[in-house]
Amino acid sequence: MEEGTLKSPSHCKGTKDDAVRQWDVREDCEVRQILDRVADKWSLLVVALLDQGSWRFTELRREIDGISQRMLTVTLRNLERDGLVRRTVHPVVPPRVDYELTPLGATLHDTIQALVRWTESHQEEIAAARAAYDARATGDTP
Amino acid sequence: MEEGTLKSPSHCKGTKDDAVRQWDVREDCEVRQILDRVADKWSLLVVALLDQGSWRFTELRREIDGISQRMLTVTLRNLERDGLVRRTVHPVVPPRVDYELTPLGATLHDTIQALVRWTESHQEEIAAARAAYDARATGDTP
DNA sequence: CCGTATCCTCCTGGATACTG
DNA sequence: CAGTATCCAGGAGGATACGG
Repeated sequence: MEEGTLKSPSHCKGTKDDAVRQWDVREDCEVRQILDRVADKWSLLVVALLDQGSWRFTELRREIDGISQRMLTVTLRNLERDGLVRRTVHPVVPPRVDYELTPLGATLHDTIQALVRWTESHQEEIAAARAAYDARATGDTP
Repeated sequence: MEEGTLKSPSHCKGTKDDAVRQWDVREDCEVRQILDRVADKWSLLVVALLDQGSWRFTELRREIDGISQRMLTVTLRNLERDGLVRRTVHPVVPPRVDYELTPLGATLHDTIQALVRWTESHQEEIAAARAAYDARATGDTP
């Protein structure tokens, strides 16, 4: 509603000398807004799943362990609003609603898959790092 | 249920019960845990910045618009614990602490940059989709 | 079956003040 | 400067019940 007042150039003045940053990190910038949406815990999972064809609401709910009905609805609405997911209501009874990625959403999927794959392939290193950190913390700071 | 009624993607098997997923989405699985950490709003920003060399605490704080001292501390601690960020304390007065990516953290950076670049290059499409959705919602549901 | 609405809890995360 | 500690408001998010 109240946007339009501030428009930020993609290159910004940096406090660290001149232009060290390659992108805008201001709180009100577009990228930050979208990043917050896309980097959302549930959004990530939903998009990752939706690549595998069309899903019904209840299927998604069953599949995503731990998500509540409310959060799935909210997440899907947000993704739909951002043009990443298409919602199709079939006028049958009982009602049937299908969700699938839009072409725009499909382009995001590659990036998310990269994130998931990174996580999978580095989970042991991270687990080891955590264990080492915890051991250091408990044994070192009496 | 019945395998025939569900449209299945070419590379997927018929039932969605558990064979369709290519990765584990259980709440207690490693990938979910790490994903939640990595997909965190502040972590993403910190990692993206840290690629550009070594940063001091206050520099990061100034740079990341809107982050509080507490959240920066917490975020850096988590990243350090996961082995993504190295924290170096210089025994001088006034104290000086530098943060930089570990080799492991550097491998994550590519993925995060991909996410940031995706966001940048699609922000107009998303803004348009949002505007369309909002217009539809306000004009359609009295 | 697919939601919306309501309530209520809990945890995130900001503000502030204090140490080394 | 670089934290830690404490307090507290607000929103995320779960549980439940009901409507289409």
